[in-house]
Amino acid sequence: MHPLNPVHPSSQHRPDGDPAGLEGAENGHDNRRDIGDILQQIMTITDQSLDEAQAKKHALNCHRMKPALFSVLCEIKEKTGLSMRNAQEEEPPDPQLVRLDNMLLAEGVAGPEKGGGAAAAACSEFTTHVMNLLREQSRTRPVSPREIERMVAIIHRKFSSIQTQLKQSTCEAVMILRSRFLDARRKRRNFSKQATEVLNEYFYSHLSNPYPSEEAKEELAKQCGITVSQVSNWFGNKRIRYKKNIGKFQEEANLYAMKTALGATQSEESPHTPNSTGSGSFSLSGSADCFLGVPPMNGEQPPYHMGAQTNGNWQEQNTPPSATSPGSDHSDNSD
DNA sequence: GTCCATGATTACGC
DNA sequence: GCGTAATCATGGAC
Repeated sequence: MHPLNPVHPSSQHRPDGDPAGLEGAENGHDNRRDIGDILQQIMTITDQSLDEAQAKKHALNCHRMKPALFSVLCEIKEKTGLSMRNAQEEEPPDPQLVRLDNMLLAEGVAGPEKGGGAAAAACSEFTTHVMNLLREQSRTRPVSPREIERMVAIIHRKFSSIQTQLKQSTCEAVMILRSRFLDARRKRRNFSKQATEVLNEYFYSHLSNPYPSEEAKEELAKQCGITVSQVSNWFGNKRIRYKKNIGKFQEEANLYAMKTALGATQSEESPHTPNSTGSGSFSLSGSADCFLGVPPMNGEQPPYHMGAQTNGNWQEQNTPPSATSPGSDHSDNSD
């Protein structure tokens, strides 16, 4: 079968190669029949092979009725489906998008210099590509300039939607990270029993001057498996809490006095025997106050008050003691 | 769920 | 920068 001579019976009467048989048609009846033929050919074009379809397309493009039919189809398109989308155009800025923008801007993860320009460029590039495609297609199918405009609007809306989704995801990720950061900052884990013992041992054996030097802090941190800052925090808390409620800590002080005394006795008998605290050799207490114990609130003598020193002025003064505090010959600096 | 102990943070003074 | 004092926030015992 000739590619331009489809199954339509009317074409069988025109073996001259005129695809729709419109050449020479002079009356309205013939015109209507010609248009009918053209439409019939368009309808059946998908049934043809690729070669047949290409040939028919070319023939239709060259048809003298094509411009008229083309403009009519454009008009019909304008008036029907696409016109329904008019209401969706010119949308106001989405308030949620504005909020997301503001948040990302505040977090320093958005802004024109951080990808906003690239996104706009990508959108523009894609739009240009689609417009070129449509212009290309407009030679073979009715594509009006207005339709191109609408397509551009659709692309912009889609890009905007994707941008919103990405911004939302980024905001969520930022919130999660922020929350994790704050959690980590606030997370509190009790020190190990052994670490607390080491710290307490130092504290009570230096009760007249419980201000470890930097070296002592580093040594304590190493022994306890914590940071120097944590050692400083611990001593800060301990001093203030001890001072606030000496009576409450008396028992604890006596306990550590006993331990220290026991450790000292054992080391005298066997210098290589670890002390009873289980904290291993604790060289830092070598110059300790040995042992102060705690002045009982009722005036009684503590059971293990081994030193002649007082409990140190640090408990009475609000200012940190200097290296010349009472019993400074036992100060931490000697460590 | 409540209470207490405790590590961390913050504001302030020196 | 260090220490104090107050406070926050959490862990753990009950």
